Amino acid sequence: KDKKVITIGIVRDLTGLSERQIRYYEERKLIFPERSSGGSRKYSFADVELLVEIANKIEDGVQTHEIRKEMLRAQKKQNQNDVTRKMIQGQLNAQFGLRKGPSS
Amino acid sequence: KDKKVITIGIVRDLTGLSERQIRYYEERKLIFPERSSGGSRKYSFADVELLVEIANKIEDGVQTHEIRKEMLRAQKKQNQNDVTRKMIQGQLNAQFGLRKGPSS
DNA sequence: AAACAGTGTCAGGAAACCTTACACAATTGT
DNA sequence: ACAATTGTGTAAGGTTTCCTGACACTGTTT
Repeated sequence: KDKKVITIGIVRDLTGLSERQIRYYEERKLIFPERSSGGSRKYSFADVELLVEIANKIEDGVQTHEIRKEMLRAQKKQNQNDVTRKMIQGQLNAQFGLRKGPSS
Repeated sequence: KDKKVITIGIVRDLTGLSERQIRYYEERKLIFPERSSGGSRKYSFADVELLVEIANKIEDGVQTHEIRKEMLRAQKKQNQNDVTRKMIQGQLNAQFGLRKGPSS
């Protein structure tokens, strides 16, 4: 689902957006395709879904600038969650976890 | 998962097969990509997995001809299951199902 | 021995993709 | 009011990717 395997033409067909729009949203740092060795963009299904969300917001008059801020906020929250989870995991390991060496 | 959105170059990278091989297996009717309006092949993730299975069998010395027969057998069984399910569904509908018209 | 299977490789051509640039209406900022 | 920015279309010129068809070659099957 996160593997980047879809070319821009297919993304165009899947989303109904123009290639111009898709590239522009990348320029505005809303989406981050990978590149083939030759330079062609490659997107994931998650990217396609994100693009649809972006397109909806833009239709609602939200600017790419605002959308980017929203995304950063959302991602920050996500990172915070990750950190929290890892800290808790670390605590659990410290209390009850197995050592790395053989526990003979 | 069954949406045909992957081009042959990506499939090559994902499977490690050569494009020649991928096209040949299609010629032998083991795989059925869709085509873009311009004629480019488009594969699904399911296709990619199937290709890997095919490649494994061929490495084991099984011929495409045999692989095709296996696939037909497997698919026949699947179809039979589908038919059975539909028949049972039909029976249930006949016994207890709603009519098509308004059930006033 | 003849036919077939599986794969590599090459050639010529078409489709798909890339970047850059100009244009232009609509919106935003000063 | 005016300048700057946003979002999108479109065109040119160039590179990458994909297509089909053909020839070659090594094994395997008939």
